[in-house]
Amino acid sequence: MPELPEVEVTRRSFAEQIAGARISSVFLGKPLRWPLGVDPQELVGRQVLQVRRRGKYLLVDLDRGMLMLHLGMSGSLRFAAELPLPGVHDHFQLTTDKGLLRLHDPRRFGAVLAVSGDDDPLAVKLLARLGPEPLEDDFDFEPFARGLKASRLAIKPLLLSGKVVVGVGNIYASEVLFLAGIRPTTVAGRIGRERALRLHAAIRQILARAVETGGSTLKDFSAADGNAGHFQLEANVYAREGLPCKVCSAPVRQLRQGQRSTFFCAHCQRP
DNA sequence: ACGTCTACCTGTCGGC
DNA sequence: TGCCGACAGGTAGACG
Repeated sequence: MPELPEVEVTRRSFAEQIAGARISSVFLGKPLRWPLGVDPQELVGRQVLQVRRRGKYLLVDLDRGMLMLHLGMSGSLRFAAELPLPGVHDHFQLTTDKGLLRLHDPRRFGAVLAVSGDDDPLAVKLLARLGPEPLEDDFDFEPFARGLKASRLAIKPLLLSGKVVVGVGNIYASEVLFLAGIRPTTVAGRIGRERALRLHAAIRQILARAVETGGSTLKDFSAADGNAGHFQLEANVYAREGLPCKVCSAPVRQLRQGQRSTFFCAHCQRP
């Protein structure tokens, strides 16, 4: 369900409340993408220190070890003092002295992993491939431009790959390319400096605004405190096939790239 | 090393 | 109304 903004909004919605919480029990539902990796009893008694994010992973630092959470395609977190009994799609829950942290994930592409820390081989394996964080100060243009130049992929699947930047998912990829005026099928390596600059700026702008507003293009997104997105960020092109472009009124077009749908305006976005 | 494809799983929607 | 296929926010891992 979530792209970087939704994951970050989720993180911010419970990170402070859960900090310092002591885990008293662990509930596991159906299997997720991978096994937890430890006996859940081992987590009991540990304390939550802080919640970080890397790409679309949430990293819950414990006084000993770390939990890696991923929301996959349909996952969402809730953190509350009390919650109804777990339903069929609730697959992980921590009970703490500060509240319940619950993962709801109908499709179960999400994950909860218990690792020893950032240096854990599994954590390293999963996080090593991730490109730079778009909202950090070190998301520099020059390495980004070199990443584009080095690729023969179409720009849209390159954005999704996480190699030149993390966190841009299928919705925001279309939106970012619309804002930058770049056709999704354009070969990344053939994008010139000026357009690469616009793309770099568009990524920061769209993702940052999505986080700030706590809004989302997602229909069913809500943060861990239960607050729904405000729909501040209405899509310009995503899921608008056949509807008029909001800028030029030409019909929005759809195509498939790597089994994922892409939306664009052929007039506003040049090859 | 790179690009492409499959697989994981459930719910929803459109067409017949 | 019911059935069936297509599709949905992600990404690791296998393959060529």
